[in-house]
Amino acid sequence: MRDLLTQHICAAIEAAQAAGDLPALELPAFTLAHPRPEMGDYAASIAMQLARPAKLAPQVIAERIAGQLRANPDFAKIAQAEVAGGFINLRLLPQTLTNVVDDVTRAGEAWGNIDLGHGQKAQVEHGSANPTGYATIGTGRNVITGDTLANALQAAGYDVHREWYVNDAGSQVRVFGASIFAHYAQALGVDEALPVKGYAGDDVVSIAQAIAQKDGRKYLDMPREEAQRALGRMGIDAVMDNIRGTMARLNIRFDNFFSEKSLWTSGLAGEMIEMLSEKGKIVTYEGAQWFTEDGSAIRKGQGRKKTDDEYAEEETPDKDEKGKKLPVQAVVIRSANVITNPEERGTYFASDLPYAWNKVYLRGFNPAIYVWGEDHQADVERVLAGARALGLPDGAVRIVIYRFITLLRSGQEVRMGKRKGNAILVDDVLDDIGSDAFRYVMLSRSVDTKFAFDLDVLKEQSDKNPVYYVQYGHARICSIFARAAERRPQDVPGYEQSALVYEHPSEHALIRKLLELPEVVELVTQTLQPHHLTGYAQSLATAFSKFYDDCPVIREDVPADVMRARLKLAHAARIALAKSLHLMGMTAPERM
RNA sequence: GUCCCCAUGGCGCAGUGGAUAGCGCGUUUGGUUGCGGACCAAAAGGCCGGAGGUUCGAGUCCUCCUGGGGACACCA
Repeated sequence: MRDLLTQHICAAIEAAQAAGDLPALELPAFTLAHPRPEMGDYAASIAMQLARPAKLAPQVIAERIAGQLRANPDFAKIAQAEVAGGFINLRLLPQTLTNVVDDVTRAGEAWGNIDLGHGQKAQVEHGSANPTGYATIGTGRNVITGDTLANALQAAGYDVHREWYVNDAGSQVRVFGASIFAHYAQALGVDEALPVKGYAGDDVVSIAQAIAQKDGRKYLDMPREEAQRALGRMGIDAVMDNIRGTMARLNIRFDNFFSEKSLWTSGLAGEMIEMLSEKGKIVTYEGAQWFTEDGSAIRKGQGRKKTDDEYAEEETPDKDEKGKKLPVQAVVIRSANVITNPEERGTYFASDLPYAWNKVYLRGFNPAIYVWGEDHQADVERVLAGARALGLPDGAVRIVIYRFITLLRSGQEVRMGKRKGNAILVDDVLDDIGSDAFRYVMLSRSVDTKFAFDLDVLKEQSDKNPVYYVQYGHARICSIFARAAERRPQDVPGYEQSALVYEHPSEHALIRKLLELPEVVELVTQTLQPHHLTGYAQSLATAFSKFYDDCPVIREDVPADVMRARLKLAHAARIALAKSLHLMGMTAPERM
């Protein structure tokens, strides 16, 4: 509807130009806003934008555009145009609103879908936590954000692929294997120290114990390295199995689990480095191989751990004398004197390059969306630089950074850590408040907002979670239909065909909310901010509740034709509520 | 030192450069002879951290400042 009205306005401007009422000007891009209800349903501020270039008063321009709109029979059939100040306010006619209800009921679950993607392949890669422990609420925020974005993209007409990147390469995996080995040995009564920076969480311990129980002392008799490697692999499998189960509880499925290791075993990582090398973007420095965005020599002082004080003392290493940002440089292959094992010398960035290539070039995903925690914010620049260096199209790689969740312990915020074993697991939260409430909590804040997680408070407040308000609206509508069939079965048939024009303000308000669903899908797809959905669902539920209060549907004194019209509207509201909930990955219950 | 994010009613947060800044929770007061009260209505509560700037128009964009969080490894 919004797009249709925008087109009408564009046509009106062209008509005014053709008539000589407006000078021929390039039109700036503009969208219609939702003004306060008493002003109208949509508002265009285009006249004010045109005032200066057209050298005319906004009011005059607005009047001329509005005049053309009114003269267009296609427009006059659906809406009225009024000029207020420099604004052109559009108000849909009751008949237009009434027709929307038909559109919604005809579309069913497809209501809200738009064709922004034209079937283009898109990918959302999310989750992707190190497979060294069960899913924590940090992972929870990641997957709920990613899954909801994927749902929105799908509704926006993209062919969406959901992927989890398994970090099964690198030294962390070895530390994890050694940790499992230690816990395993301890479970069998053998004194074995946990490695430095080893994993001490309950999840890791229980995996090791399960192996001990099943396989006995088998791995104690093997060479230690081999045992640790084997246990590491088994540990990763066990963790991923558990995570898959957790994802299922969250109503999240993945199309693929992509192995980081495969980028190396397939040789793609090597090819990428070779390709960049030919372009002069890989250089050797102090025994390591570096990516350098513009082929410039590696700046000294990089690649060394620093304290905040050392950074403070440093002479602005990221900028040159003129304050211009220096090109990206990052290690791809570590030197032998840092990491002895050749298999572990590739950095994360060395995997990021072939992975981006694989996603965009080999598999054709555009956009390929990455959902990352803020600990990766510094990697954004280098991955984008890498994608450019590889010649991938602009905008194909899009990275969403979400802020961390902190834990509240006796009023103090604490950073979670898998290694520290102080993380709250998604499974535990689901046991307490369930998937729908958890998803709603996670989705209700913008990805740019960090929040402190207090499980006790959450449990206490879970019955006030807004998701129930939305679901309650849905359940009430289902109840109306059940009662209608019982009480006035003779009046139910034919509600789909009702042609009564809606008159009540609460009916109109509800229909306007139905019209917003496709707009919200577009907004989420463009901003990659899924929290807009929660706000919409809430306001939709409010509009329904008001309608419910103001407009009895099946009460005895309601005439049959009014009842049928309101049943149809209630049905349309149910469709939109269910669609909103489904986009957010939640259930739409018929009873609560 | 450099970069990123945040600062909006008591609390938690929305707010595609547009008109009188909203929502939830909390507080106060009302409402239904009941289609599910997990509801609805009304009230109180705001110098949108500060100072400049761009613009016809700034909570929103730019610069600087203050306060808070995070990042800046051959770590993962």
